[in-house]
Amino acid sequence: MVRIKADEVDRDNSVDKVEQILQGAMQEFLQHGYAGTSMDRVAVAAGVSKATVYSHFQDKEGLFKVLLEQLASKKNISIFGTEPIEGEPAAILHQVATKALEQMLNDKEHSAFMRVLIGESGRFPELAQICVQAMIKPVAETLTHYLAAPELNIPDPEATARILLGALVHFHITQNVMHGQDIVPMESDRLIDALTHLITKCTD
Amino acid sequence: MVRIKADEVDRDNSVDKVEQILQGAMQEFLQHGYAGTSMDRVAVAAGVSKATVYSHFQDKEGLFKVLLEQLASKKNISIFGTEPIEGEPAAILHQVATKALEQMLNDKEHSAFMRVLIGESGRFPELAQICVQAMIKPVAETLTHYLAAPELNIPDPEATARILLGALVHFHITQNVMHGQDIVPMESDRLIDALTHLITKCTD
DNA sequence: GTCTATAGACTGATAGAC
DNA sequence: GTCTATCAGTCTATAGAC
Repeated sequence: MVRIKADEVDRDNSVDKVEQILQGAMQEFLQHGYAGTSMDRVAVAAGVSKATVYSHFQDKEGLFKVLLEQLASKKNISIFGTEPIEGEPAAILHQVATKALEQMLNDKEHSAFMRVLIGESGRFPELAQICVQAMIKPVAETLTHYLAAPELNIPDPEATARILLGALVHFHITQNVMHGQDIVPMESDRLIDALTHLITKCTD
Repeated sequence: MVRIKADEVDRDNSVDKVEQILQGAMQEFLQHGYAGTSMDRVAVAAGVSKATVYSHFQDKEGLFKVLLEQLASKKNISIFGTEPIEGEPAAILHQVATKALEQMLNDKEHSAFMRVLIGESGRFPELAQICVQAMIKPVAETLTHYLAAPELNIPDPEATARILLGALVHFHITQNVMHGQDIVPMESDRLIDALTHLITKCTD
Protein backbone atom coordinates (compact mmCIF):
# COMPACT_ATOMS: atom_id res chain seq x y z
CA MET A 1 0.00 0.00 0.00
CA VAL A 2 2.69 2.39 1.03
CA ARG A 3 5.08 1.57 -1.75
CA ILE A 4 5.00 1.15 -5.43
CA LYS A 5 4.97 -2.32 -6.68
CA ALA A 6 4.71 -4.94 -9.34
CA ASP A 7 3.68 -3.51 -12.68
CA GLU A 8 3.59 -6.79 -14.46
CA VAL A 9 1.96 -9.29 -12.21
CA ASP A 10 2.66 -12.94 -11.52
CA ARG A 11 4.27 -15.41 -13.90
CA ASP A 12 7.83 -16.23 -13.07
CA ASN A 13 7.16 -15.46 -9.46
CA SER A 14 10.32 -16.62 -7.78
CA VAL A 15 13.07 -14.38 -9.09
CA ASP A 16 10.96 -11.26 -9.23
CA LYS A 17 9.68 -11.78 -5.71
CA VAL A 18 13.13 -12.31 -4.31
CA GLU A 19 14.34 -9.12 -5.96
CA GLN A 20 11.27 -7.31 -4.74
CA ILE A 21 11.78 -8.48 -1.18
CA LEU A 22 15.46 -7.50 -1.26
CA GLN A 23 14.48 -4.07 -2.49
CA GLY A 24 12.06 -3.60 0.38
CA ALA A 25 14.52 -5.05 2.85
CA MET A 26 17.16 -2.63 1.64
CA GLN A 27 14.93 0.36 2.26
CA GLU A 28 14.19 -0.74 5.79
CA PHE A 29 17.51 -2.18 6.90
CA LEU A 30 19.57 0.69 5.53
CA GLN A 31 17.34 3.20 7.23
CA HIS A 32 16.76 1.53 10.59
CA GLY A 33 19.56 -0.98 11.05
CA TYR A 34 19.12 -4.63 11.89
CA ALA A 35 17.47 -4.48 15.29
CA GLY A 36 15.41 -1.43 14.36
CA THR A 37 13.81 -3.12 11.37
CA SER A 38 10.67 -5.22 11.65
CA MET A 39 9.79 -7.96 9.22
CA ASP A 40 6.29 -6.53 8.99
CA ARG A 41 7.67 -3.33 7.58
CA VAL A 42 9.98 -5.19 5.24
CA ALA A 43 6.96 -7.03 3.89
CA VAL A 44 4.99 -3.83 3.48
CA ALA A 45 7.90 -2.02 1.85
CA ALA A 46 8.38 -4.94 -0.51
CA GLY A 47 4.67 -5.08 -1.30
CA VAL A 48 4.31 -8.72 -0.29
CA SER A 49 3.03 -10.62 2.71
CA LYS A 50 5.21 -11.80 5.52
CA ALA A 51 4.64 -15.40 4.52
CA THR A 52 6.12 -14.63 1.14
CA VAL A 53 9.19 -13.16 2.78
CA TYR A 54 9.59 -16.25 4.91
CA SER A 55 9.07 -18.55 1.96
CA HIS A 56 12.09 -17.05 0.20
CA PHE A 57 14.36 -16.36 3.16
CA GLN A 58 15.02 -18.45 6.23
CA ASP A 59 14.60 -15.69 8.78
CA LYS A 60 15.44 -12.06 9.49
CA GLU A 61 19.11 -12.83 9.91
CA GLY A 62 19.29 -14.76 6.66
CA LEU A 63 17.59 -11.98 4.73
CA PHE A 64 19.90 -9.41 6.26
CA LYS A 65 23.01 -11.33 5.35
CA VAL A 66 21.97 -11.94 1.76
CA LEU A 67 21.11 -8.27 1.38
CA LEU A 68 24.38 -6.98 2.76
CA GLU A 69 26.48 -9.39 0.75
CA GLN A 70 24.70 -8.29 -2.39
CA LEU A 71 25.16 -4.63 -1.51
CA ALA A 72 28.85 -5.13 -0.75
CA SER A 73 29.65 -6.32 -4.25
CA LYS A 74 27.40 -3.74 -5.86
CA LYS A 75 28.89 -0.80 -3.95
CA ASN A 76 32.42 -1.90 -4.57
CA ILE A 77 31.92 -1.86 -8.31
CA SER A 78 30.01 1.41 -8.45
CA ILE A 79 32.59 3.35 -6.50
CA PHE A 80 35.93 2.16 -7.76
CA GLY A 81 34.68 0.81 -11.07
CA THR A 82 36.50 -1.80 -13.07
CA GLU A 83 38.50 0.79 -14.88
CA PRO A 84 41.81 -0.37 -16.25
CA ILE A 85 43.21 3.13 -16.36
CA GLU A 86 46.47 3.77 -18.13
CA GLY A 87 48.72 6.78 -18.16
CA GLU A 88 51.06 8.62 -15.85
CA PRO A 89 50.86 7.23 -12.29
CA ALA A 90 50.32 10.63 -10.71
CA ALA A 91 47.45 11.40 -13.07
CA ILE A 92 45.91 7.98 -12.54
CA LEU A 93 45.98 8.36 -8.79
CA HIS A 94 44.44 11.80 -8.97
CA GLN A 95 41.70 10.56 -11.22
CA VAL A 96 40.93 7.44 -9.20
CA ALA A 97 40.82 9.33 -5.91
CA THR A 98 38.66 12.10 -7.34
CA LYS A 99 36.18 9.72 -8.85
CA ALA A 100 35.96 7.49 -5.79
CA LEU A 101 35.39 10.42 -3.46
CA GLU A 102 32.82 11.93 -5.78
CA GLN A 103 30.94 8.65 -5.98
CA MET A 104 30.92 8.18 -2.23
CA LEU A 105 29.94 11.72 -1.36
CA ASN A 106 27.03 11.77 -3.78
CA ASP A 107 25.55 8.43 -2.81
CA LYS A 108 23.33 8.66 0.24
CA GLU A 109 22.60 4.98 0.01
CA HIS A 110 26.29 4.31 0.43
CA SER A 111 26.41 6.34 3.64
CA ALA A 112 23.52 4.33 4.98
CA PHE A 113 25.22 1.11 3.96
CA MET A 114 28.41 2.09 5.78
CA ARG A 115 26.43 2.88 8.92
CA VAL A 116 24.70 -0.45 8.94
CA LEU A 117 27.77 -2.46 8.01
CA ILE A 118 29.96 -0.92 10.70
CA GLY A 119 27.15 -0.69 13.20
CA GLU A 120 26.29 -4.37 12.92
CA SER A 121 29.85 -5.65 12.63
CA GLY A 122 29.81 -6.57 16.31
CA ARG A 123 26.74 -8.72 15.99
CA PHE A 124 27.69 -10.13 12.57
CA PRO A 125 31.47 -10.42 12.52
CA GLU A 126 31.59 -12.95 9.70
CA LEU A 127 29.43 -10.68 7.58
CA ALA A 128 31.80 -7.79 8.20
CA GLN A 129 34.66 -10.00 7.11
CA ILE A 130 32.88 -10.92 3.90
CA CYS A 131 32.42 -7.24 3.15
CA VAL A 132 36.08 -6.49 3.88
CA GLN A 133 36.96 -9.27 1.49
CA ALA A 134 34.58 -7.96 -1.16
CA MET A 135 35.22 -4.23 -0.81
CA ILE A 136 38.46 -3.32 0.96
CA LYS A 137 40.71 -6.07 -0.31
CA PRO A 138 40.23 -5.67 -4.07
CA VAL A 139 40.41 -1.88 -3.86
CA ALA A 140 43.57 -2.03 -1.77
CA GLU A 141 45.08 -4.38 -4.31
CA THR A 142 44.20 -2.14 -7.23
CA LEU A 143 45.66 0.89 -5.48
CA THR A 144 48.76 -1.10 -4.55
CA HIS A 145 49.25 -1.89 -8.21
CA TYR A 146 49.11 1.77 -9.21
CA LEU A 147 51.37 2.82 -6.34
CA ALA A 148 53.95 0.21 -7.28
CA ALA A 149 54.88 2.14 -10.43
CA PRO A 150 58.69 2.53 -10.36
CA GLU A 151 58.63 6.25 -11.04
CA LEU A 152 56.71 6.86 -7.82
CA ASN A 153 59.54 5.28 -5.87
CA ILE A 154 57.34 4.17 -2.98
CA PRO A 155 59.07 1.72 -0.64
CA ASP A 156 55.88 0.02 0.59
CA PRO A 157 53.08 0.37 -1.96
CA GLU A 158 50.77 -1.93 -0.05
CA ALA A 159 50.90 0.09 3.16
CA THR A 160 50.67 3.30 1.16
CA ALA A 161 47.55 1.99 -0.55
CA ARG A 162 45.98 1.51 2.87
CA ILE A 163 46.82 5.10 3.73
CA LEU A 164 45.30 6.38 0.52
CA LEU A 165 42.17 4.28 0.93
CA GLY A 166 41.88 5.21 4.59
CA ALA A 167 42.16 8.91 3.89
CA LEU A 168 39.37 8.75 1.32
CA VAL A 169 37.00 6.52 3.27
CA HIS A 170 37.54 8.29 6.57
CA PHE A 171 36.89 11.62 4.87
CA HIS A 172 33.59 10.23 3.66
CA ILE A 173 32.75 8.88 7.10
CA THR A 174 33.55 12.16 8.80
CA GLN A 175 31.85 14.50 6.35
CA ASN A 176 28.82 12.49 5.28
CA VAL A 177 28.20 9.45 7.42
CA MET A 178 28.69 11.40 10.64
CA HIS A 179 27.36 14.68 9.24
CA GLY A 180 30.56 16.57 10.00
CA GLN A 181 30.61 18.94 6.99
CA ASP A 182 29.75 21.96 9.11
CA ILE A 183 31.91 20.89 12.07
CA VAL A 184 35.16 20.13 10.25
CA PRO A 185 34.54 21.57 6.78
CA MET A 186 36.93 20.83 3.95
CA GLU A 187 36.77 20.77 0.19
CA SER A 188 37.37 17.40 -1.41
CA ASP A 189 39.92 19.01 -3.71
CA ARG A 190 42.13 19.99 -0.82
CA LEU A 191 42.24 16.43 0.42
CA ILE A 192 42.95 15.07 -3.05
CA ASP A 193 45.65 17.66 -3.72
CA ALA A 194 47.33 17.00 -0.40
CA LEU A 195 47.19 13.27 -1.09
CA THR A 196 48.69 13.48 -4.55
CA HIS A 197 51.30 15.89 -3.26
CA LEU A 198 52.34 13.46 -0.54
CA ILE A 199 52.54 10.57 -2.94
CA THR A 200 54.25 12.27 -5.85
CA LYS A 201 56.14 15.20 -4.41
CA CYS A 202 59.58 13.64 -4.82
CA THR A 203 58.96 12.82 -8.42
CA ASP A 204 57.96 16.25 -9.55
CA MET B 1 22.18 -10.39 38.89
CA VAL B 2 24.26 -10.82 35.80
CA ARG B 3 26.68 -8.01 36.48
CA ILE B 4 28.74 -6.68 39.31
CA LYS B 5 27.46 -3.69 41.08
CA ALA B 6 27.38 -1.19 43.90
CA ASP B 7 29.74 -2.04 46.72
CA GLU B 8 28.80 0.80 48.95
CA VAL B 9 25.07 1.19 49.05
CA ASP B 10 22.72 4.16 49.33
CA ARG B 11 23.45 7.54 50.92
CA ASP B 12 24.08 10.22 48.40
CA ASN B 13 21.87 8.36 46.04
CA SER B 14 21.68 10.74 43.14
CA VAL B 15 25.22 11.01 41.81
CA ASP B 16 26.10 7.42 42.52
CA LYS B 17 22.90 6.16 40.96
CA VAL B 18 23.38 8.22 37.83
CA GLU B 19 26.93 6.93 37.45
CA GLN B 20 25.71 3.42 38.13
CA ILE B 21 23.00 3.65 35.51
CA LEU B 22 25.41 5.07 32.96
CA GLN B 23 27.78 2.19 33.64
CA GLY B 24 25.03 -0.35 33.03
CA ALA B 25 23.80 1.54 29.99
CA MET B 26 27.31 1.55 28.56
CA GLN B 27 27.60 -2.21 28.83
CA GLU B 28 24.32 -2.74 27.06
CA PHE B 29 24.35 0.01 24.44
CA LEU B 30 27.94 -0.65 23.38
CA GLN B 31 27.24 -4.33 22.99
CA HIS B 32 23.81 -4.26 21.37
CA GLY B 33 23.39 -0.82 19.83
CA TYR B 34 20.49 1.52 20.43
CA ALA B 35 17.57 -0.45 19.05
CA GLY B 36 18.99 -3.74 20.27
CA THR B 37 19.14 -2.60 23.89
CA SER B 38 16.19 -2.88 26.23
CA MET B 39 15.68 -0.68 29.23
CA ASP B 40 15.00 -3.80 31.27
CA ARG B 41 18.49 -5.03 30.63
CA VAL B 42 19.97 -1.62 31.28
CA ALA B 43 18.26 -1.62 34.66
CA VAL B 44 19.47 -5.12 35.44
CA ALA B 45 23.02 -4.37 34.31
CA ALA B 46 23.00 -1.22 36.42
CA GLY B 47 21.60 -3.07 39.41
CA VAL B 48 18.67 -0.72 39.81
CA SER B 49 14.99 -0.84 39.04
CA LYS B 50 13.52 0.48 35.86
CA ALA B 51 11.72 3.16 37.82
CA THR B 52 15.07 4.43 39.06
CA VAL B 53 16.38 4.64 35.53
CA TYR B 54 13.39 6.68 34.46
CA SER B 55 13.65 8.94 37.47
CA HIS B 56 17.15 10.03 36.44
CA PHE B 57 16.78 10.04 32.66
CA GLN B 58 13.93 11.22 30.52
CA ASP B 59 13.73 8.17 28.30
CA LYS B 60 15.84 5.68 26.36
CA GLU B 61 16.89 8.31 23.86
CA GLY B 62 17.95 10.76 26.56
CA LEU B 63 19.99 8.15 28.37
CA PHE B 64 21.67 7.11 25.14
CA LYS B 65 22.63 10.65 24.24
CA VAL B 66 24.09 11.45 27.65
CA LEU B 67 26.07 8.24 27.58
CA LEU B 68 27.56 8.78 24.14
CA GLU B 69 28.47 12.38 24.80
CA GLN B 70 30.28 11.31 27.95
CA LEU B 71 32.08 8.53 26.11
CA ALA B 72 33.12 10.84 23.30
CA SER B 73 35.08 13.14 25.57
CA LYS B 74 36.55 10.23 27.51
CA LYS B 75 37.74 8.34 24.43
CA ASN B 76 39.23 11.39 22.83
CA ILE B 77 41.47 12.01 25.82
CA SER B 78 42.54 8.41 26.33
CA ILE B 79 43.65 7.91 22.74
CA PHE B 80 45.43 11.08 21.72
CA GLY B 81 46.18 12.27 25.24
CA THR B 82 46.88 15.86 26.14
CA GLU B 83 50.55 15.45 25.49
CA PRO B 84 52.38 18.63 24.60
CA ILE B 85 55.18 16.75 22.87
CA GLU B 86 58.31 18.59 21.84
CA GLY B 87 61.14 17.53 19.61
CA GLU B 88 61.84 16.88 15.97
CA PRO B 89 58.60 16.93 13.93
CA ALA B 90 59.27 13.58 12.29
CA ALA B 91 59.86 11.95 15.65
CA ILE B 92 56.80 13.56 17.16
CA LEU B 93 54.59 12.34 14.35
CA HIS B 94 55.96 8.85 14.60
CA GLN B 95 55.37 8.80 18.33
CA VAL B 96 51.87 10.24 18.19
CA ALA B 97 50.76 7.88 15.44
CA THR B 98 52.26 4.85 17.16
CA LYS B 99 50.66 5.65 20.47
CA ALA B 100 47.26 6.44 18.99
CA LEU B 101 47.15 3.22 16.98
CA GLU B 102 48.29 1.20 19.94
CA GLN B 103 45.60 2.72 22.14
CA MET B 104 42.87 2.11 19.59
CA LEU B 105 43.88 -1.42 18.71
CA ASN B 106 44.06 -2.53 22.33
CA ASP B 107 40.77 -1.04 23.46
CA LYS B 108 37.84 -3.30 22.69
CA GLU B 109 35.48 -0.81 24.24
CA HIS B 110 36.62 1.74 21.72
CA SER B 111 35.79 -0.58 18.83
CA ALA B 112 32.32 -1.05 20.27
CA PHE B 113 31.95 2.69 20.70
CA MET B 114 32.89 3.31 17.07
CA ARG B 115 30.35 0.75 15.92
CA VAL B 116 27.55 2.33 17.88
CA LEU B 117 28.49 5.90 17.05
CA ILE B 118 28.70 5.28 13.31
CA GLY B 119 25.83 2.83 13.29
CA GLU B 120 23.45 5.25 14.98
CA SER B 121 24.64 8.39 13.19
CA GLY B 122 21.70 8.13 10.82
CA ARG B 123 19.16 8.08 13.60
CA PHE B 124 21.02 10.60 15.78
CA PRO B 125 22.71 13.05 13.42
CA GLU B 126 23.14 15.78 16.02
CA LEU B 127 24.79 13.31 18.36
CA ALA B 128 27.23 12.28 15.63
CA GLN B 129 28.05 15.95 15.12
CA ILE B 130 28.74 16.44 18.80
CA CYS B 131 31.14 13.52 18.69
CA VAL B 132 32.88 14.88 15.60
CA GLN B 133 33.27 18.15 17.44
CA ALA B 134 34.60 16.43 20.55
CA MET B 135 36.83 13.82 18.93
CA ILE B 136 37.79 14.55 15.32
CA LYS B 137 38.13 18.30 15.43
CA PRO B 138 40.59 18.68 18.33
CA VAL B 139 42.73 15.81 17.10
CA ALA B 140 42.82 17.21 13.58
CA GLU B 141 43.85 20.56 15.00
CA THR B 142 46.63 19.06 17.09
CA LEU B 143 47.97 17.13 14.12
CA THR B 144 47.71 20.22 11.93
CA HIS B 145 49.88 22.05 14.42
CA TYR B 146 52.57 19.39 14.27
CA LEU B 147 52.41 19.16 10.48
CA ALA B 148 52.77 22.92 10.13
CA ALA B 149 56.40 22.75 11.28
CA PRO B 150 58.42 24.64 8.66
CA GLU B 151 61.01 21.91 8.23
CA LEU B 152 58.32 19.51 7.02
CA ASN B 153 57.50 21.87 4.19
CA ILE B 154 53.89 20.71 3.85
CA PRO B 155 51.79 23.02 1.68
CA ASP B 156 48.43 22.16 3.32
CA PRO B 157 48.95 20.92 6.89
CA GLU B 158 45.24 20.87 7.62
CA ALA B 159 44.39 18.58 4.75
CA THR B 160 47.44 16.47 5.50
CA ALA B 161 46.28 16.10 9.08
CA ARG B 162 43.01 14.69 7.80
CA ILE B 163 44.94 12.18 5.73
CA LEU B 164 47.03 11.13 8.69
CA LEU B 165 44.03 10.83 10.96
CA GLY B 166 42.04 9.00 8.31
CA ALA B 167 44.78 6.48 7.69
CA LEU B 168 45.00 5.65 11.39
CA VAL B 169 41.28 5.50 12.11
CA HIS B 170 40.42 3.60 8.97
CA PHE B 171 43.13 1.09 9.76
CA HIS B 172 41.52 0.55 13.13
CA ILE B 173 38.08 0.23 11.57
CA THR B 174 39.25 -2.27 9.00
CA GLN B 175 41.38 -4.45 11.26
CA ASN B 176 39.45 -4.38 14.52
CA VAL B 177 35.98 -2.94 14.16
CA MET B 178 35.26 -4.98 11.05
CA HIS B 179 37.43 -7.92 12.08
CA GLY B 180 39.58 -7.74 8.97
CA GLN B 181 42.93 -8.77 10.48
CA ASP B 182 42.89 -12.12 8.74
CA ILE B 183 41.40 -10.81 5.50
CA VAL B 184 43.73 -7.87 4.87
CA PRO B 185 46.51 -8.46 7.40
CA MET B 186 49.11 -5.80 8.02
CA GLU B 187 51.45 -4.87 10.82
CA SER B 188 50.84 -1.51 12.43
CA ASP B 189 54.51 -0.69 11.99
CA ARG B 190 54.27 -0.91 8.23
CA LEU B 191 51.44 1.59 8.21
CA ILE B 192 53.27 3.94 10.53
CA ASP B 193 56.52 3.69 8.59
CA ALA B 194 54.78 4.31 5.28
CA LEU B 195 53.00 7.30 6.83
CA THR B 196 56.12 8.89 8.26
CA HIS B 197 57.93 8.21 5.01
CA LEU B 198 55.26 10.00 3.01
CA ILE B 199 55.26 12.97 5.32
CA THR B 200 58.98 13.37 5.82
CA LYS B 201 60.63 11.82 2.80
CA CYS B 202 61.71 15.09 1.24
CA THR B 203 63.28 16.34 4.42
CA ASP B 204 65.53 13.35 5.03
C1' DG C 1 -9.89 -31.19 -8.86
C1' DT C 2 -5.23 -30.40 -7.30
C1' DC C 3 -1.33 -27.85 -6.16
C1' DT C 4 1.62 -23.92 -5.18
C1' DA C 5 2.17 -19.45 -3.43
C1' DT C 6 -0.07 -16.04 -1.05
C1' DA C 7 -2.41 -12.88 2.36
C1' DG C 8 -3.58 -11.68 6.73
C1' DA C 9 -4.88 -13.02 11.26
C1' DC C 10 -2.73 -15.16 15.22
C1' DT C 11 0.62 -16.30 19.22
C1' DG C 12 3.66 -15.91 22.96
C1' DA C 13 7.28 -13.08 24.22
C1' DT C 14 9.07 -8.71 25.07
C1' DA C 15 9.48 -3.85 24.22
C1' DG C 16 9.19 1.22 26.35
C1' DA C 17 7.14 3.89 29.62
C1' DC C 18 5.38 5.11 34.10
C1' DG D 1 4.86 -4.58 38.69
C1' DT D 2 1.54 -2.96 35.13
C1' DC D 3 -0.05 -1.65 30.70
C1' DT D 4 -0.29 -1.30 25.76
C1' DA D 5 2.10 -1.85 21.50
C1' DT D 6 4.86 -4.37 18.66
C1' DC D 7 8.05 -7.93 17.73
C1' DA D 8 9.50 -12.60 15.01
C1' DG D 9 7.65 -16.26 13.31
C1' DT D 10 3.51 -19.63 12.25
C1' DC D 11 -0.87 -21.16 10.57
C1' DT D 12 -4.95 -21.45 7.99
C1' DA D 13 -7.81 -20.48 4.37
C1' DT D 14 -7.92 -19.14 -0.34
C1' DA D 15 -6.79 -17.54 -5.22
C1' DG D 16 -5.54 -18.89 -9.50
C1' DA D 17 -2.78 -21.97 -12.90
C1' DC D 18 -3.10 -26.21 -15.21
